[in-house]
Amino acid sequence: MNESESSEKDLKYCYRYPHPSVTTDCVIFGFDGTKLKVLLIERGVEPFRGRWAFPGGFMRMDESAEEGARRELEEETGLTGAYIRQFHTFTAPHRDPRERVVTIAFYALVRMQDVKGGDDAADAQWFSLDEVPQLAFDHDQILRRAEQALRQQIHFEPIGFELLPEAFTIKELQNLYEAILDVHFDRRNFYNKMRRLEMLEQLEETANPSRKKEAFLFRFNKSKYDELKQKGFRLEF
Amino acid sequence: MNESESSEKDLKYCYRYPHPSVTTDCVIFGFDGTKLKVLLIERGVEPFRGRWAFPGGFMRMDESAEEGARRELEEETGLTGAYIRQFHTFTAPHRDPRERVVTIAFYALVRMQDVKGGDDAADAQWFSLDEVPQLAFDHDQILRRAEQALRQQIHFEPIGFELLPEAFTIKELQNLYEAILDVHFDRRNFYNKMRRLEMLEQLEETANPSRKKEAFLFRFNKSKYDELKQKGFRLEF
DNA sequence: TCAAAAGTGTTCGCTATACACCCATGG
DNA sequence: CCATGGGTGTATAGCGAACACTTTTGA
Repeated sequence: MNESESSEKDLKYCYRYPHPSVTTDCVIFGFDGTKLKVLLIERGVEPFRGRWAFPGGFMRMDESAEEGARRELEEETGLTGAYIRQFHTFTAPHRDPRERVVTIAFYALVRMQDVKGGDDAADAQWFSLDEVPQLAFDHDQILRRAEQALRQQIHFEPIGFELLPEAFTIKELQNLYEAILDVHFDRRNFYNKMRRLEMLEQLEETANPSRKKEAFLFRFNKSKYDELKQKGFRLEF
Repeated sequence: MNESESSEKDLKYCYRYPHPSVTTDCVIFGFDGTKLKVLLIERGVEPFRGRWAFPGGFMRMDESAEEGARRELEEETGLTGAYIRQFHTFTAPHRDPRERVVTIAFYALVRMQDVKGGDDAADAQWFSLDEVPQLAFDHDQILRRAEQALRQQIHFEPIGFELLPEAFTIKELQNLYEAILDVHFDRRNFYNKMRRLEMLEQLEETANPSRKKEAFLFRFNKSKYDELKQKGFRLEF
């Protein structure tokens, strides 16, 4: 992530007081229809060589942190315009052994199907949330914070739909909410609730996710959601 | 806030790449029994000389952002151990006209009564939220974000109690929640809800906030709240 | 024909909401 | 004695949680 600053020439940016490095890291969440996943990068250099970490890099002087995070996201996934959200800035003095680094952390919600490379990329790989290995730096902490922020935000925004494909079954939607909130819903109550909220549009087609009976496909109705929100309405689960 | 870096000597901290300055700002919320307030500082130097701004300053290399924010908070209010929470980091490239500055912003919840100086301090003053003047830098944005973060967080934590004195009337508690959430509750329903939640302890004394009938004083029962939270419980308003 | 998955409905209890009523105090 | 503010109760509607029934399909 960081350049070594040990070579004493070329140190042309000088200040009266010490300045930390500022980086952006991006926790990229995906959903495979059953489990919540994160995209990790295997580090090729020291420190923490061989360990997995979130994609990230230096914030440039002519871009905001969000622009930097979007740049990182595009480099890893090829995606532009994904849902992205700043959730915490990590500042512990020795979180990077080389120098003082402040990391502005974002989480992104993407459709796994849209990510180029994905599983077969050399150094990038999706991990289920319960199978994430020990990470580099303080990225374990970053992940825990990201999960927490996601859990909280889902009470105020229908962010779950960012993770699903255009068309999805109610079952998948329920799996997603259960994965994010780490709870279990009664299947029938979840159906009823969704129908009452009227945020879903039923499509003509049906899906055959496993076998047995075919399930209807739905689409998220954003205009209906916006309309509901206008009238003072909060998403509850 | 920032030192001018124009004098070319004493620039002894050098890097291969440009580094932004990192500061912490602290939005200090207080409550006077009726209205929500913020503590502002009048700037004595350019830029934005004479404008009001949030207290803040450089993050030191040996402290975390939170430690820096606590240091600023203590300098302005004399308080240690207050409730403090990081809510957003502001990174727009030209938000400070002098140089690139990244500001990690916190909000603090304090009891106005405990703040030394307070209104009579030369350059610090409490402002009601609806009477805040145009602020320096992008601090208007920072304030809006702080309010939003406070409104969201109150759904998950009983942070309102941090703003009240040890003993308070239900009326004051209701005023506070109404001020934060910008809604109106029915007085009687609010009473009933509070009684059902059993998070309040009624004290012997009564208060005489204005005139007419005396009101009971209450105290927040944290252990009862923790007990409720253990059993999976969320604060709803 | 049986088991698994999907779609629909029903019941019960709790809580949010909208109110009514009484008590205490000061002008 | 009445206006104001404080404390308590009550009826109703709506939602969440639990659960029953039916249909479709693959083995």
